[in-house]
Amino acid sequence: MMPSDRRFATDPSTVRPVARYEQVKRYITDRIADGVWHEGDRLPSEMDLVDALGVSRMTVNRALRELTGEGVITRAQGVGSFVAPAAPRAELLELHDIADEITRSGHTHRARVLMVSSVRADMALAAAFDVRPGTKLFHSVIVHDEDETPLQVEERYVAPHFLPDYLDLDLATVPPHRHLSRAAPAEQIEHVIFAVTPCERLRAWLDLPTPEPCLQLMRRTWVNGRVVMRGTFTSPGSRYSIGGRYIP
Amino acid sequence: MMPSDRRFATDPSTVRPVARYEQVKRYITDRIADGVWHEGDRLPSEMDLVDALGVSRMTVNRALRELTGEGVITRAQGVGSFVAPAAPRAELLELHDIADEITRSGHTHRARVLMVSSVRADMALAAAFDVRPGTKLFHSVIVHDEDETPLQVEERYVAPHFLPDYLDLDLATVPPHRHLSRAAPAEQIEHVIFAVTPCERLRAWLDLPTPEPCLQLMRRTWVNGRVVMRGTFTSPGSRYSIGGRYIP
DNA sequence: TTGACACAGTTGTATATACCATTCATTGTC
DNA sequence: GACAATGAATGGTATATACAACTGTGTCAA
Repeated sequence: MMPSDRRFATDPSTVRPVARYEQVKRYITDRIADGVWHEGDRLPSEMDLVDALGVSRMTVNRALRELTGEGVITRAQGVGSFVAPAAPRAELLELHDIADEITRSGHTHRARVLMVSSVRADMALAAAFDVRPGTKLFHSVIVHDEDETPLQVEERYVAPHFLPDYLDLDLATVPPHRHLSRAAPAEQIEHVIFAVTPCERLRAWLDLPTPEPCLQLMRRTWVNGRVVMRGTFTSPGSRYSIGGRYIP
Repeated sequence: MMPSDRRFATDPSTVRPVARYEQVKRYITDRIADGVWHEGDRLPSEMDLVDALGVSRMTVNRALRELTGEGVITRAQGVGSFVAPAAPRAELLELHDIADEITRSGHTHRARVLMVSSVRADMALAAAFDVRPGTKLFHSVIVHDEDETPLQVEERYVAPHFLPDYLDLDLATVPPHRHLSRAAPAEQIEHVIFAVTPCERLRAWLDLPTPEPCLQLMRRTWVNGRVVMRGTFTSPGSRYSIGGRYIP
């Protein structure tokens, strides 16, 4: 058989790091992102994709099914698959971009990257990531200033398999969460909010002369059922609050 | 073949409204909900489930894969499948019923009504309600105990025109929010979360010997475009956190 | 014209099979 | 005792096949 027309032909001599259904998903999302297929457009049928990409229908089906779950496409039995309308995701907490928050309120924002390193998970981290203690994790600490005053310490741990080049990124200009959501959309997000007395380290970073109650938001995000990021966002209670308004 | 031992055997004479992989998912989640399998417990292997349920491995695999994406279980190649840690219960921006939360986590709850009175709005209150200072408002303070330990102080101001008989209600048995939502559903809700050092009054109510960071949730609800309630919920940071998990 | 019907095309699900990757316990070797 | 090799168990993926369910269209007959 001539495999030349097969897009994703198996080649035993090379590694196959990415699953084929992932490649099919990428094939679809790339064409949507590039504007080849527009919102509402009809996608090729499963059989068309089977012929075009040289994979089995079950593989195409899985790719399209997952894209449906991610809201990228919609499907209708007996009709076809279509590019879903680009719905802005209503985020529960608009805390994603502290830089935005600061600049939008008329202040100047500055991000200072204090640490970027690779660490070994202790017991607590291992529990948070559901891995064994000692597992390698990436670690970063960024302080966000509002008009030269520290407003928030952003401390993140990232699973290396999820973002292997995390240590090489320029986190000062492009915030971590943008890298993370580019790599893959989170399928599950957990928020927990605490009130804490900051440890010495945090007090120094936040430039707090006296121990002051701090708001601490811990966020974990899941991809493929595995925790890929744990972020701890700490702000002095006197300078920051978390708020939201919604209509039931 | 004898289908008697097959759990989900096909029967052409009956409708099959639910897909088999959904039945398998249900089988798993039911056993977790019923406490047959606990957090961290190992699930039967895919092959075990194949034998037990009489479905193919691909069907079991799809069920377990989707449960992984939903955060119900975690899986590890070469090891097995396990019940995932439970997500924090309270939804971040939902109305949470502190009594429910306490009893559902296996503790005993008690509500102590400390104050119920009519007051005049000061500047801050007037601003919160968007009324003139001096306007009459109803005021209540309730302490919620978890196993005899104060867990939260609930302080509310209610617009009299909204609940004229607020002062006569039995707030110890029927919590205020139930009266409020019965009167009319909120059309808009605002939440703001602070970290504060409790004032003397709050420290006494919460039985805090030393000043400790406290989580403070302020909620305002609107009906017919007017603020009808402002609630302040204060909990010691060491005893309480606000959390939620959601799937985008 | 209208309704009934058949049919092709599409997605949804189920199965058997196969092979790969990872993990862990066991066994053997030095 | 330490280390390496082996193998079983488990999950991860890919495929071919089959049938079911649904939709839209076209055809045919009354």
